[in-house]
Amino acid sequence: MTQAFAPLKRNRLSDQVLTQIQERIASGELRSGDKLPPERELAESFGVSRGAVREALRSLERTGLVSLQAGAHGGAFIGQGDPGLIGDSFRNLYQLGSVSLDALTEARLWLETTITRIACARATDKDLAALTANVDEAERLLLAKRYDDKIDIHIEFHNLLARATHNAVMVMLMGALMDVMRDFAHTAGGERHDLTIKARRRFLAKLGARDADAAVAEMTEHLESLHVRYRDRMKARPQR
Amino acid sequence: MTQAFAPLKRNRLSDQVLTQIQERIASGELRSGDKLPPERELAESFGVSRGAVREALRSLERTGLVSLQAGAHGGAFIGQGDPGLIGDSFRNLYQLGSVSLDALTEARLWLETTITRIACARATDKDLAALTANVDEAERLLLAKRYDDKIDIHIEFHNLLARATHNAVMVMLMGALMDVMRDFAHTAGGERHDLTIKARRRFLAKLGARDADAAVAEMTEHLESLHVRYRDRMKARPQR
DNA sequence: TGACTCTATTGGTCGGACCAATAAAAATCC
DNA sequence: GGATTTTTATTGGTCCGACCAATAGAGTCA
Repeated sequence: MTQAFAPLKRNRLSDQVLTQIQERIASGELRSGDKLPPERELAESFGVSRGAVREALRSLERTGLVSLQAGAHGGAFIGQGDPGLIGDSFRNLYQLGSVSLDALTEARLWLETTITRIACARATDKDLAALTANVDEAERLLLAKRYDDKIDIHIEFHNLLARATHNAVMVMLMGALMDVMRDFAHTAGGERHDLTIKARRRFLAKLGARDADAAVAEMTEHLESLHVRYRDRMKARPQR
Repeated sequence: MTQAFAPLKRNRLSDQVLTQIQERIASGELRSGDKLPPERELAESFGVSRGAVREALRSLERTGLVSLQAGAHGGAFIGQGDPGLIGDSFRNLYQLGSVSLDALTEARLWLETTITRIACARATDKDLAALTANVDEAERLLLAKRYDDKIDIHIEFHNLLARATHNAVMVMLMGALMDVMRDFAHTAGGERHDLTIKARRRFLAKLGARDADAAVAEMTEHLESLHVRYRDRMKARPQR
């Protein structure tokens, strides 16, 4: 059968510049902290205009691969990547309609279940202390009626829990999903009751006792009620 | 205590253009398929040069938010995002040393465990058929001694399994991790034995029987041996 | 010595020109 | 009249050359 040929993107010069620099990073030739030649030199050695080089550099900057700084000893420095981009990608995919709220919250529930189990096994006293401090802070904000400020603290709870797995990738994955969740939470508005706080204290007790099944049960129950709430609220404010 | 202030990025005009367009997308004012005014018009209405607008548009293009096409009725069209960017982000973070191989494979193991459990409950006959076909194809390539071609088929197995969860976000998360794994696999080279294939047939049998615990056990065993193998190989070729 | 100024380097922006791709409109041919 | 070819207007892609803005180091002066 006739195969569907590759889309065959136009060969933009700026893309070729971008690709070549990317390859040097991938091959390890360019490493974090290294400095690229000035734009004018790059333009000359690539045999293209400065504008083309700039477009490439700006694209690289956007993906956290390089950071540009002006000035005498400035230039384009190889960066360390940007974990936040993962969350940005999801947010974009959601905003543009490529993923649904249901899929997001479902995946988040599964991920959080896993995280809870791992955290149960690995959380240190320091982790538990950080989680407790987070709930205390949330309670303080609730009493101060700063409901919207409370949202970010509540979100941070999940990131702290992910951190208790002591796995950087898991922290990033959870962080990405929570980035999107943050939008929902702010749209829905901050809760005015202390049910979440009470649930979290119960959860932390289970976690401290290393009772994974009980902790997961507590978490699941809370998240599922939250899912229903978000779904109702977002349905009331269609964004498309 | 004195808070660490925000890094305070310079206010580049091209960034402001980028931000404004992004905001219109986030607010829902610009939706997938819409067309932006031509660069020249944008430049005029923003009161900046065409170059500044171009840089912004190229950045947006890189993140899949818009796609640019030349020609009479061309222009900048709002896209649908690019799921591949999540994988790219991880690859960059790994290449730049912000995440370790251990963290990646560990997270991957956890994710895959979850996926196996969900797939056990949700996989349709069609999903199972696709997985079986994938293993058949791998076996065919093995017999043909096309070991390197086999790698991509083996990678695809995991993506197919993720697809069996019928959750788009899970597919993306798994796809992102497998993007990075693909690099490892190609560096390590294709296996010349059929242990993986046999293990997969056993796995599929468990999956078809909806025996989640057995399927997870099979998967875990396989992945852990793989992890050891990658770690040894990558240690032999330090990339930094 | 110390604070200030100058200067060279490098990213950021501009404007205007031309090329390349593309689709609609116009002209041409059968 | 209809199909085909040519023209043309629109729009992204590139280039050039100039100037501005930030910055670190050298040089200067009290």
